[in-house]
Amino acid sequence: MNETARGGRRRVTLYDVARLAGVSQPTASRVLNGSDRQVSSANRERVLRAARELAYVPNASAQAFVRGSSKMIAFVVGRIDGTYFSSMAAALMREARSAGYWVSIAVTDRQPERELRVVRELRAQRPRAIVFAGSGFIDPTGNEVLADELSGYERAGGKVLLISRTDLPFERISFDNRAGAEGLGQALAGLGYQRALVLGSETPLLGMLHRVEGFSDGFAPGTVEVRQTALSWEGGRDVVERMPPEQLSRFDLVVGVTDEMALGVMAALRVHGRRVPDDIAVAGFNDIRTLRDVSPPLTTVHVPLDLVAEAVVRRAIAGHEEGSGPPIPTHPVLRESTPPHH
Amino acid sequence: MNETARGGRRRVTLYDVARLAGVSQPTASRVLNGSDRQVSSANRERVLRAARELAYVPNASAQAFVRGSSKMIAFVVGRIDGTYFSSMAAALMREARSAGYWVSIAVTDRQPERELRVVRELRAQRPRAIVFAGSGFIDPTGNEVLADELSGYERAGGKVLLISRTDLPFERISFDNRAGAEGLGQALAGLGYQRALVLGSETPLLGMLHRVEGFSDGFAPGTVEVRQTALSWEGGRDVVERMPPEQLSRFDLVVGVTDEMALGVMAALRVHGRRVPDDIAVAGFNDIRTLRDVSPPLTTVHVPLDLVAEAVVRRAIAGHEEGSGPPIPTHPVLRESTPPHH
DNA sequence: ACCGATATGGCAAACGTTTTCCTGCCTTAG
DNA sequence: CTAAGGCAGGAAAACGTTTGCCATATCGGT
Repeated sequence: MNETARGGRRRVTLYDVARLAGVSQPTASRVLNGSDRQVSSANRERVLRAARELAYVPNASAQAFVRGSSKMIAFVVGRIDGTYFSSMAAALMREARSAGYWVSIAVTDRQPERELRVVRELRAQRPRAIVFAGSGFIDPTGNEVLADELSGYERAGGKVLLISRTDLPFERISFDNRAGAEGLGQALAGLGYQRALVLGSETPLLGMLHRVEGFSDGFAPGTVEVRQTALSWEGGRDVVERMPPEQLSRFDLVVGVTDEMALGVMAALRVHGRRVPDDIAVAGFNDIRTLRDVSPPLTTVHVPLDLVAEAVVRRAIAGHEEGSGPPIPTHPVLRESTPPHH
Repeated sequence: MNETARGGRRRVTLYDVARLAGVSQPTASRVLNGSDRQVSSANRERVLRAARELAYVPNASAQAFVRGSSKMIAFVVGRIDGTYFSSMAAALMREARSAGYWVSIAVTDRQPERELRVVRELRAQRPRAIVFAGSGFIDPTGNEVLADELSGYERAGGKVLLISRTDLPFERISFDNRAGAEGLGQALAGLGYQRALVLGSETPLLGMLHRVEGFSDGFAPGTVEVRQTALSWEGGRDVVERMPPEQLSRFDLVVGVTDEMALGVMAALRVHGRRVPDDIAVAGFNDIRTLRDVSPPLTTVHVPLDLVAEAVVRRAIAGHEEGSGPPIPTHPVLRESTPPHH
């Protein structure tokens, strides 16, 4: 703060444009932003010419200020450097842009207090919507404060959206985790696999639970063994590393509830001298883009991020009530990490 | 536009806080933001209490409006879903946050006209700085218009920064590409490699050129063969796929000027039935995080993104002139894709 | 006591845009 | 020819905050 100094000549304002065009400020405003009021083509032309001549740049701060809401959609995320969330962010930005909005990304590092602070700061910006993505926390006390803050935001006219997060009482956009996982289970059973090890999430997240259940149902009820572990590359690796070899040999297939876990599994198997898929097959969930750099290509369940982004933007812009709508469909993608078996 | 409607009660403003605290608006303002003016501790206390009681959220739009500049740093990037840029963005956001700023990411899809539009829209937001990352374009006409737009922005008090981009006449933050590549070349020569194929960038980017030159110098002047190709996974793959097997056999090492190219090379080699590193070694440049999922782990040159981010934020905030400063050092990281040879 | 300096508080203006309402004009139907 | 209605333009208020400036109170030194 202090001296705002930071030199520079006076900026070109709407008033300058209007004066040069020989019209009033409101008229210039109506031409240069998408107002619903009409302006005669003669005046319109003059305003546009004047704006071009003066290289007028509208002051978005002033616009947001007077309109009481910005063209911004806030995207709150645990991390941005993972492929999954950055792909989601990319899709969201694309979609938002085509609707005249823009996306601001906020990173919480998965720390509850950071999450709260981030929301407080975001509220100050009056975004059109605040969108949360990714697994939430378990500590209920922190969530209550957060929920209060978000309720305040909604009362002030904002919209809160949750993507695959279920620990807050707001409108959700969900994937059909169960159906996708079930399809994967059926497909792999059809390929001849019989003894599957499924790696679930040790933090109790509904979506991950559905993936485990769906897979079990599709594969063959009762024939899968489930281990809970961390929802990360390391989580997948650890399960394999800590498992006695003879126990591991009982399985012909390991399924991670996320691709990252499956990649960790593959890395650990490699260390243990097991070949994928000859000795044991591996599958994941999400279909993140990085997969193309792993060998063999990983079987997984595709989540159509474009559809997710589209739903987010539509609901963010829509009038208040829309309900939580149908889940986004997902579908299995079979690749070389799970060839036909037996 | 149109009706702003979107229900909601009247918002709590600074005026409400001041009234409840029994002080004037300026006093409340001086307490609640970091002004340099002093406020008596009694009044300070009352204002803070009132703000808490009313759950006051400052209106960032209004602040940005009246201050004439926001706390935002704009980060303009070709794509965000690649690991390299998303890691850079993550580091930048971390650093900016600790300085009280926040980062807005804009994606251009590497299309010149999009780049121009993005800059126009960004100018409207009056960010403190606009930071470009990544390879620029070659078409000089598009660049002239862009440079004009950016000059206008700087004249209005903003700051333009370029990260590893050299096609615009603004302050740069550069890596010491040459030294890092030279170190890699020396190290690999020391491991016993003798015939290297280097994949450079077919688009003429200074940084990439330095990497090629640096590697050549370090490895052994005159003994490397260079191919130009696209700066992407596909670019790396294509070179290997299109090369006759007997020609490929002449090399004991392939070096990509980015990690993504190296990964493409590895994928193609695998398809051709060549084992890495037994038949041929591979190395890259950048040390992106995805590398841990590839096998064997890739030798590369580490670029300290934290230092980059720190430099960006420092210069973004700093008063006007700072000059382009010394390049950020990089250093080779030897991994299993390049074991000792012979 | 007096003067200057320093600390603190408040008034009022300013920032650039949108929006409400009013006015005058033009069209059209009767 | 007139009344009603629509259309385009403009004056002025409003948005919430910061800041320049002035007023007052306090303090320290002579």
